[in-house]
Amino acid sequence: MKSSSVLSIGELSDRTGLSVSAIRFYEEKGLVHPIRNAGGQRRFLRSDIRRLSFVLVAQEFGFSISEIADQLKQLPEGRAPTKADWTRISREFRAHLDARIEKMIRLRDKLDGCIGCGCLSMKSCALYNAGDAAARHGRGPRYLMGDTSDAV
Amino acid sequence: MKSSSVLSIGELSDRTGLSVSAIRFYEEKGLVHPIRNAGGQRRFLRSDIRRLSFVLVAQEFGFSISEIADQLKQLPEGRAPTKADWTRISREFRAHLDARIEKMIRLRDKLDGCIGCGCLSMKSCALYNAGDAAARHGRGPRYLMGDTSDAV
DNA sequence: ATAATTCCTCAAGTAAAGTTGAGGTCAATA
DNA sequence: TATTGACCTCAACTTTACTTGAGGAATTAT
Repeated sequence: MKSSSVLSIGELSDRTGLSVSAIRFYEEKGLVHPIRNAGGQRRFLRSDIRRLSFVLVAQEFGFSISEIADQLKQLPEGRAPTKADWTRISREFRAHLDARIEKMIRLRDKLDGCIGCGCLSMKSCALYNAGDAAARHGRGPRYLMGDTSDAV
Repeated sequence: MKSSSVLSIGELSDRTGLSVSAIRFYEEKGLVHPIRNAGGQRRFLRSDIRRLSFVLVAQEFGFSISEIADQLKQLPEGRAPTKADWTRISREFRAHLDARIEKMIRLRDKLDGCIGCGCLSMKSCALYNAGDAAARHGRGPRYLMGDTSDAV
């Protein structure tokens, strides 16, 4: 527990709130690159606290680990990211988030129409095509509207 | 391919766009309850088309299979759901969706503040607490703000 | 009647994001 | 110095939502 310029994995765990196993997993996925001391134990830079915090925030924004790894590859390794770095990345976050919000709002609008009609009939209900067809490539109803014989 | 009042699994697959294996999987999860013919093959009611379509829509709204199974348990088995059924369920959908949208909009607001400041410093950045702390119980930064020695 | 489909079950595989455990080593402390 | 606590690797397990494959039976089409 001596507080030197580098951190053990346990110290990093305490500082980030991540479990030790999660940090090892993130190393495996290329999110952090600790060095090893003489005894083979991981030693992290203090800047890795910020790096892992970035991971947590990015996950909150809906990015996968591999997407986050790609974003981190564009960030400096041992020093703080520049304002330009952050501007670029935050724009990506914003676009990602906007798209998700818009999709959900479209869905909500269709649902509102459908609460009113209460049909659920498959004949014309907007909900049965509500999703972004392109967003779920390969799955979902192909021609649900073909169900012409159903009462209600 | 004779068009009788019941459907084979392949016919149901054609009508819903779901794969045959997915329909079997959904049966296993309790979403549909086909009967068997003399030869042991599954026979579905025509109303199961609507039932499975409901599953697809509910997934679009972010419900898990087991949550959908719970909702379907409250629906009539061989006949069409009533308007009251649909009203109750669509309110649940709406609440679920509203919560997700609100969470993302809060996140977006914080991001906007953060694009302006460009700090990423951990000292005061709103993003590092942006998520619904209660929504990710058991994970996430516990006291990231303790990182007091970092430049930038 | 026979071939071609479709269907059956059951086991295993896939991806994501980690966790858990076994067996053993390193480091800080009394 | 001895011991406790932190760390190491590697393999296997967890969950969700399915898919894939093997080996075989039922149905449909010719």
